[in-house]
Amino acid sequence: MQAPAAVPATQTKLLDAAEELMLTRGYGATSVDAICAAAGVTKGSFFHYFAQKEDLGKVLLKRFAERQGARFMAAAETIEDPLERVHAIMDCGVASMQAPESKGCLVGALAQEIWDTHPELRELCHGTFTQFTALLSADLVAAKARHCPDAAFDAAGLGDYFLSVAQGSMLLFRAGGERAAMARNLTHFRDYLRLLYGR
Amino acid sequence: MQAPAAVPATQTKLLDAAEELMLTRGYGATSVDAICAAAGVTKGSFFHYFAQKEDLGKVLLKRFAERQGARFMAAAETIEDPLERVHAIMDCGVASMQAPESKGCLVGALAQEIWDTHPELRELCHGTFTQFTALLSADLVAAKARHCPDAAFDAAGLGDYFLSVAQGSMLLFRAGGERAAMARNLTHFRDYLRLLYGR
DNA sequence: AGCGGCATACCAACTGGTAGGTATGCTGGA
DNA sequence: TCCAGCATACCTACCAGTTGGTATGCCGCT
Repeated sequence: MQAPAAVPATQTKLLDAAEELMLTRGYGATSVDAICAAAGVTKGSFFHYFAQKEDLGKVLLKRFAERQGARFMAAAETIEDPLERVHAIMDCGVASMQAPESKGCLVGALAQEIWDTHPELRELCHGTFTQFTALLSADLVAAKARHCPDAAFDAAGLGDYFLSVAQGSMLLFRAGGERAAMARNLTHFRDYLRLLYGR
Repeated sequence: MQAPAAVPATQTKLLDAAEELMLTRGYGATSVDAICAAAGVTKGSFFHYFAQKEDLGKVLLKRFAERQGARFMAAAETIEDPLERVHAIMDCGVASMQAPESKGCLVGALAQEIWDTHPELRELCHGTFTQFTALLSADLVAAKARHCPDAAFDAAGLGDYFLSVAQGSMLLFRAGGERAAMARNLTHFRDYLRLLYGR
């Protein structure tokens, strides 16, 4: 008994190679030839699985979003309190981005570069962001209703706010190479939550 | 009497065209031909002023950083209180990025794309970021000493934190097209400062 | 069991076009 | 006369994408 519609090994190799390359060099600077060379596969194979380079981008972004989403869900599902769930998701995100073998977030890395030239990829990035912030915001709003219903702050906007901090931190990391900044920024964000929610 | 070493008009046209194009399409996707066409100039002129495309990038990044830096200084110089100065600089930055004709921050837009492929450009981006956060952090530390010397929070890290929020907000804006998110995020940041500094 | 037919998976070589960059020519002012 | 400022024409490398092909596995038919 196999999983239905198993992904062929060659396709996986292409996706893995492309993910690695695009996270460091970006979309445009990652040529199809380079992807094939890194995957140990010829160009014919590439275009057997993907009609255009952009299709590879779409599949890659979807795969990345699904994997990351699954990680978040796994981190949150056992926790009942919404505020604690947010912290767990943040922990999970920070951990997966801070591991030395991790190269950061593909969605953020590509979004800036392709937003004007590849509208369909942009839409995928946007959708991933929206899904993630919606997940966070729902919990943040629920947490407000539970812990401090009378406080006056924009709980729904905190999801976007967190994502901005995270993506901005990774951008600065790429420019400067200092990994610790992300953790410091996250500490500030956590302090803010603590102040808003009264712990 | 002219300003000494006046920048030739053709070079300025090239820089302006390149800035506009690179802010929307990125560095790699902006070809020298496209820059020349937008500037109404031929390729010969381009390589008369810039030995390589990367040189154009360097000059462009420096020009952008100097202009933006001058704006910040102008916004802050009349204000004495360090915390108010920080708010003035934030106002200035947000205003210059949010104007409808503005296309965002060139440094942030390029940093992600070229950090691995063009180390010299990366270094310029990094330097600009460092200068900016140092400017902010100095005031934030001074403000802490003045307004709440006994509070226990990482004032020096707030400069980086703000820059992350700003750059992250612009990244999300590019992915989603929603300009209002930046203002909402900045409001959250200001609320955080208010809570930390007790106004 | 064995065979024809056909889709899948993959490959090497090539094409048209465009990229960054160069060599050289023209032209007007000091 | 000479040189900065700019233009024309061109070179080479590399890009995404195509072509035409082979090897392999599966499925139904006899």
